[in-house]
Amino acid sequence: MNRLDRAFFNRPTLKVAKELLGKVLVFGEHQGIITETEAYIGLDDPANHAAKGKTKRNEIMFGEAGFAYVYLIYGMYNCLNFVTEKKDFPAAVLIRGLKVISNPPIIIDGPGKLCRFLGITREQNNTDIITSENFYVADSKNTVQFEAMPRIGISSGTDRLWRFIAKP
DNA sequence: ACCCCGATCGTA
DNA sequence: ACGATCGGGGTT
Repeated sequence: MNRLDRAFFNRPTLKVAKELLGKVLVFGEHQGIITETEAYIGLDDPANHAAKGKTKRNEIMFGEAGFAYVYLIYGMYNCLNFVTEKKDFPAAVLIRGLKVISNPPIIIDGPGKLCRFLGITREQNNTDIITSENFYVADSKNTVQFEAMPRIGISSGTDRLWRFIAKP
């Protein structure tokens, strides 16, 4: 399988978030088709972790595209993002849903469940998924129909339809 | 040093 | 509808 390169992620985040649908996420022995994403874009997006500037937690979002941003949420769950756009522009795509095609073949809905199933923790934060041996996104010819909806679990920025769900 | 709360999930 | 659970980040 041919993996997505840095140029894929170094583009407008909404494009990346939509086009990641149908692509294959590979982490170790696990493989799954991405079915749901959300975009978090720049300083003007109040729901973005990086909206108020660079901190120790979000600094990876200010870096080059194609790196994993993994953070702890609610004290017990991890969430996986891929950094997008040019250096110093803080943006990322949250991976929320997966149709697992390795064993066991199950549907995963929710970013916390996704990381728990795959075994992704903050140890994977700052991984370069363009060069990593066993952590990357593979291209796919899948053509995907999707719908755009408000993002989940946030209290501001709900006016933006930046949640993308692949139709079955 | 302290306090509030979150890009969630499972159970009630 | 709500509690679990804890680090980040702002405030004192």
